[in-house]
Amino acid sequence: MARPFDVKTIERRWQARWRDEGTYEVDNDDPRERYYALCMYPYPSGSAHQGHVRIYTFGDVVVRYQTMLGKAVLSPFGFDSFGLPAENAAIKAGSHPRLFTEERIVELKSSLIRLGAVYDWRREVRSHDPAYMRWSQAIFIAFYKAGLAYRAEAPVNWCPGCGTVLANEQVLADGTCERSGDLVERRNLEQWFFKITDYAEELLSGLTTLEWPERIKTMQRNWIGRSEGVEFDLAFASDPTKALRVFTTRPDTGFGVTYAVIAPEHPLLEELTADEHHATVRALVQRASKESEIVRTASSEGGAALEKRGAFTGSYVVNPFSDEPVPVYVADYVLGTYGTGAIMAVPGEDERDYAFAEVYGLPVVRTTRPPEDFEGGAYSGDGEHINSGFMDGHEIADAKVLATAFLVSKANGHATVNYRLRDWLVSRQRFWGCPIPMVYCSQCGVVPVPDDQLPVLAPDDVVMDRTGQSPLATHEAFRTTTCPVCGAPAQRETDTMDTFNDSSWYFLRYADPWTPGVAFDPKEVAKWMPVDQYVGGIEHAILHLMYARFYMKALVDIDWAPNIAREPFSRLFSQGMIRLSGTKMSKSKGNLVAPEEYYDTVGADGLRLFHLFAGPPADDFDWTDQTDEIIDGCGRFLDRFYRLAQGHEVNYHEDLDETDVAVRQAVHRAIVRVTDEFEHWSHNIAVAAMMELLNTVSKWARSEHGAQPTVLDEAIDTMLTLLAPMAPHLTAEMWEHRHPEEKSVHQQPWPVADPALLKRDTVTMVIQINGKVRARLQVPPEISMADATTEALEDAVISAALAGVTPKRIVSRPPRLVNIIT
RNA sequence: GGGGGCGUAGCCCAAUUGGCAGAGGCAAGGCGCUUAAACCGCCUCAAGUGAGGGUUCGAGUCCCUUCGCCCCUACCA
Repeated sequence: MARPFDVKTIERRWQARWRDEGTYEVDNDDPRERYYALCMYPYPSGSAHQGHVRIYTFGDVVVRYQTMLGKAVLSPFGFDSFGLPAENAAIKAGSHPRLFTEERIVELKSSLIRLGAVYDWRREVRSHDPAYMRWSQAIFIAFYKAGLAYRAEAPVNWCPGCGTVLANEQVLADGTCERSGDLVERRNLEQWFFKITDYAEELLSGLTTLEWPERIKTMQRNWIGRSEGVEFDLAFASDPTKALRVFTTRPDTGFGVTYAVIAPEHPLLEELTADEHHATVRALVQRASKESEIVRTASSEGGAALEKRGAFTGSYVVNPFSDEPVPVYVADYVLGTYGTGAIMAVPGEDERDYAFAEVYGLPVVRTTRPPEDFEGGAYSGDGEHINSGFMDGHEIADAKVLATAFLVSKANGHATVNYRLRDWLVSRQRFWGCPIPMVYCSQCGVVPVPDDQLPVLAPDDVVMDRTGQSPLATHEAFRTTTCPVCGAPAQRETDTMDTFNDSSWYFLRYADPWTPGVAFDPKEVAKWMPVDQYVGGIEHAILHLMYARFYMKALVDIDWAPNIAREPFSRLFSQGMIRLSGTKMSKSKGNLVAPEEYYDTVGADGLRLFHLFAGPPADDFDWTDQTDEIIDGCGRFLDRFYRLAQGHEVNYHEDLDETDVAVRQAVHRAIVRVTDEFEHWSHNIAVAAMMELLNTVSKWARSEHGAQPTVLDEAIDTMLTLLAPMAPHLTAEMWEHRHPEEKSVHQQPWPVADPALLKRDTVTMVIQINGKVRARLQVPPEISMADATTEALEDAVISAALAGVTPKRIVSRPPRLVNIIT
């Protein structure tokens, strides 16, 4: 591609200048209005791919645009540098994950610099930096001391491929590991948890205050899964002093309870199991205990399989509504970790209960009258209650109130709320993560590592095999220590933290990585938080964004973070994915298109423009055979603009005339359009508006009549400022040529449109007869309804078409149209 | 099974939020420039909005039905 300028030289030159002059470094005492622009920090996987280019281009446009608006923009960067891929790669290569990771960081950083993305690199954060780990660990200890971290034995998802436990969030719907694809097993292990469930209600209610995509808020709401209901006792038929406690969201269906179900891991199961049923119950419990929750709750199995999934215990409990005894079953479709781990089963109104009842021949009692035409088993819709004693005739809402009161008085009941959200399992049995800073002493129990001994760092000579235990546990010198309290021999915790911990507070560290003795100074953090604009991928809709919200709230509550923002990210934008023939473009799929090849042809500016132009930023983009041609087109646009600015084939005239005014109007309308589209994340239209403007200006300037020089200068300078956030190198270069004595285009104020030039003298008004366009009139934009009607009727074409017919009705919508109905 | 999104020229996408279906780009074709080609410049081409129905003076936009594709989620009592 022959270009009118040397793209490589220009881009490298400006990148060096931004770095050397610290153009986008910003201090915490900057007097300007503050703006915190943040892109999710990447896992360093090597050179940037198009997905990186896309997100960091959007982010960079925000930074440069907000800067031109006169704000002090905090634009930090860092690397989420702990994680499995580095560890696996190191195992394979026989090297150390640190070496591997740091090489990848150098690669990624250099390709982002070549993209022209600008950051305050003084604030760079790397998860694996001991200076950062020290505080990740201090936060862990602070959470522990605040009662937010606890250790418990729990059934966990164990991935045999990764040799570690996984969070529920890392297990796919089919029960396989999201990373290795192996079938996840269930194991009971002692693990560390964070009490994110303490914040369930706030994590839910806080969503309403956030300017986030509705889709992501919905996903978080579903993940939290709030249900209102009643907890109450089902007394043992054999012994009324004992009871099975259950939770239901449908207490109103109580008269339809024909059996109860208890989870395989429920503590009362043993007691409820009659001797002759022990064998079948034990078999079921054993089978369930091996499967992950995800597999257990996978719904695809039919009736035949259900038979293996439940068993009668031989015991009965009493339905408090009917006072009838009902059988107690154990079944794996009831989870020990939700609600009370036991349910009242209502096959008439619950599909799962119905399916189970069918298999086991249990009775079905309807308590809600289904519609006449209802066919099928369970009916969960609203309707008049039947077979329900004191609730008969009431609909669900009323009946729930009555049933709740009944259970409160009769069955030790109380209204309660349950959440699907579970506490966050943070232990990982891997090497390349932040060690959990705890010591186990046989005398003193669990003891946090003292502050002056942080960070706890892993030694370098650890064998990272896959024996299924933590690599650190195999390192004797690391594992054995002395108790910080009593000095007796003790053992270190050898698990590391889930890497989502690192990404849950990095944005706070960015705001103040400098104050000694603290993770960050709340006073400094208060100057920037909350983040004004967060940009990142949809894949983090639940995990990272939920955990970071939890950390923020918890850090405020332990007085580490300022009590000004309990929500870390005010606005969130989630860009679409790049796909290649329908699948996500990713390194693991090996279908990357490297940006480097474009840096030498259309340049970073051309590639950036393409990503902005390619389609709505929120939508996925399909990379196809045609994509290179679109990218070339973006490069051509820059070339045309450059030539115009050089005066190539431009003609001139002296005196201002109406063609010049028309161009000025186009320029000022473009200011409004580009500004609006930036605000609404419609960069594709902003670029289109710039292309349109260039077409207009270019045609005018290259016509025989030519351009008025002052107007042409205004047009080109305005276009340079509007384009500056999108194509920062070339615009900076061109601006410097035109205004060598002035500050860089990136330090120019964002242009403001002159209202007088936005005003149109006339607009086209459409005259329709019965909805068909018959005439177009030029009218003043402020024309009244009456005048619009009059002008329409007086139009020659219209009056001829009407031919004396009196209109039935005239719809006048000035200045857009008049519709005459005959 | 539940939730969400998207179907507009050959392709990617706009459409003042209910008011003339076309802003921009790609591709294709033509002309000019050129010894020729590339580049460059100018011009042209094309859909009635997946299908059907409804509301309305008026529907790409709102409602219902239906088809196709994509994403998320999945026994949470």
